[in-house]
Amino acid sequence: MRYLRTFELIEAVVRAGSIRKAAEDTNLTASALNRRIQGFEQEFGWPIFERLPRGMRLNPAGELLMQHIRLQRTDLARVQSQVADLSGERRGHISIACSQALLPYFLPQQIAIYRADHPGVTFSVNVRDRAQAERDLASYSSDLALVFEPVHLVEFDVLYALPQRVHAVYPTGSPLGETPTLRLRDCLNHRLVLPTAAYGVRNLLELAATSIGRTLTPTLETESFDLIRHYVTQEDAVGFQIPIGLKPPHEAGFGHRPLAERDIPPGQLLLGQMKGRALPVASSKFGQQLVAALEGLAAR
Amino acid sequence: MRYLRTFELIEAVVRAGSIRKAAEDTNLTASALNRRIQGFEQEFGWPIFERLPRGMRLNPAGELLMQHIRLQRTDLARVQSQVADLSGERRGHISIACSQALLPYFLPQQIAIYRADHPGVTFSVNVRDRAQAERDLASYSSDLALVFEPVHLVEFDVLYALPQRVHAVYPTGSPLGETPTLRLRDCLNHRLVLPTAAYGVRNLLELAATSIGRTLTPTLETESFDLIRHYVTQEDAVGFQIPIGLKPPHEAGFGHRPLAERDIPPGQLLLGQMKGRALPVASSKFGQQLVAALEGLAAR
DNA sequence: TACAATCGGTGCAAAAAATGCATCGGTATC
DNA sequence: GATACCGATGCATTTTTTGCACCGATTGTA
Repeated sequence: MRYLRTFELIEAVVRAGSIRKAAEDTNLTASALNRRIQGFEQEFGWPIFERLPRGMRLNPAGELLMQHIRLQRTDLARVQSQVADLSGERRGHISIACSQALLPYFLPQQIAIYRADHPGVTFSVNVRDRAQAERDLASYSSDLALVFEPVHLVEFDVLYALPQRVHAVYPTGSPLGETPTLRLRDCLNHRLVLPTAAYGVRNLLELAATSIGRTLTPTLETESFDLIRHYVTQEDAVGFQIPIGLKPPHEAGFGHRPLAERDIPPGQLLLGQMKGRALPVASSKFGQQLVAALEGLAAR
Repeated sequence: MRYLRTFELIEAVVRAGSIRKAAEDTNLTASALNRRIQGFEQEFGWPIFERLPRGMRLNPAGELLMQHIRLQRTDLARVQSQVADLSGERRGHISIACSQALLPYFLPQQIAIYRADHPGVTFSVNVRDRAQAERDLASYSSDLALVFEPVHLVEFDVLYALPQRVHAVYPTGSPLGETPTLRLRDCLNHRLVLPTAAYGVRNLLELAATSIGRTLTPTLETESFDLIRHYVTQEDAVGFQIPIGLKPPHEAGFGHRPLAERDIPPGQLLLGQMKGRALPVASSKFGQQLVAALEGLAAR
């Protein structure tokens, strides 16, 4: 869009850090670019860049403006998506920020289902921890977030909340699979493989451990849920995950079962979007599909 | 803003209904304007106007685009207001859609208080009935709405709700002022001066009358609350208002008192904004002041 | 201390875009 | 059938944007 050109140029300068570098990226002369920036600042009423000896950096006013630019761009995309929709075109792009647990089974399946009906729609899936996912929504870099136990919940409209009990993951044949119910204290006597503090499962575990006067001393701490699953079979350790990321035990190649609810309360897997934002048609419909799918899981 | 020029022109065409008329309004030639519209449609990817023999009208895509244009404009205003604020300038403009009852005392007082601290801030106050006020918020033509008993409440974030009992207004010395409590049935035996159906007071009265098997047959029906107040003293009639628009009886020059709550439940005076919208700094602060003022009224 | 490498900013001419004018074809209105 | 609008378009003109050459300032380095 021609009339958005100035915004594109501003973004290029922000990215490149200097007018001259940005000029190369945008196939313009430094002088032309320089004058567009100056012209915009004049119209806008305030400078939006700090002039440093080594280049340009956004000042606070510029940061505020960048929010506007991002909103502007995504809202235009929304309108175009809606217009395409009323022309019967069914195209669009959906971007999702999600926890790792959704990657192995849930999301691939849901995306395939959606694309079967709407082959013109493309997806981007970004793995984000709980805090980052929310930032992604706020900066309009994701349309939807599907995360376990998010932190802030301001600026977050919850579309659906699915309770998820924390499951212990252990090698087939482990004594942990034998007891009538699985208690946290039994797990703590094994070697522990835990996700890092950024993750909701770890958070719930820490709280639960503290409340029974224990501390968590993991043998292995990792950001990869895959590694957790695979490691427990290597060294007779116990890991923790939420069931949406796990096959049923008889297919999984390792054992897993929920911890007793009195030890550790279920967390919530939340599907949400940025508060008050009108999503593009495709994202909104996919959101509805996810809600239906999550309702199905809850009913089971 | 230069880069918004195309949007201004589109809006001018929408308002004028034809390119040629819009061209006069915008000091352009019809041909130049025509080509800008065509150019935009080309970039946008779809036509946004229907070409009729007598002029131009927005098509559905155009309607969607107009939403974007309005959001874009007000969000830019918000950014500029925030930038002005961080430059310590304390300027801005606040637009309010409100019920008539707020005009005589409440709003003038609140605006004066605010402007005493922030003389650079200007106001626009638009009298709107309950449905229109909400449309104003949705189209970004007002920042805040202060209305009695709004209709939809979708797209509406309630900042504060003040219960308001319906008061009967009657001439000084009327027998209505004598009874221990004021019953609706007593009022209905007098000549009635009522607001039109668009107003919340009328709505509450209709419901209450129906529930005691009576109907309302007004002598005078009007959209002017002022007229209601002044007419009751002319012909020994009874009118109805909410107290926020009334002086205390001993100063008012006429009598008024609340109707019994068992006859007619209190309505709500709602202060709100459009759902999820980030208001400009000035509007947001004025909103906070109004909340505080309304809390003060509720405590009395 | 001298020098090269950056940086943003500016005067001026060339290139590109927007505009105005004249005019066309079409459609309601009377 | 005359008139009055309407949007669209070719072409000359005006306005805006861009590129080129160059300035002064700052930083890092030999």
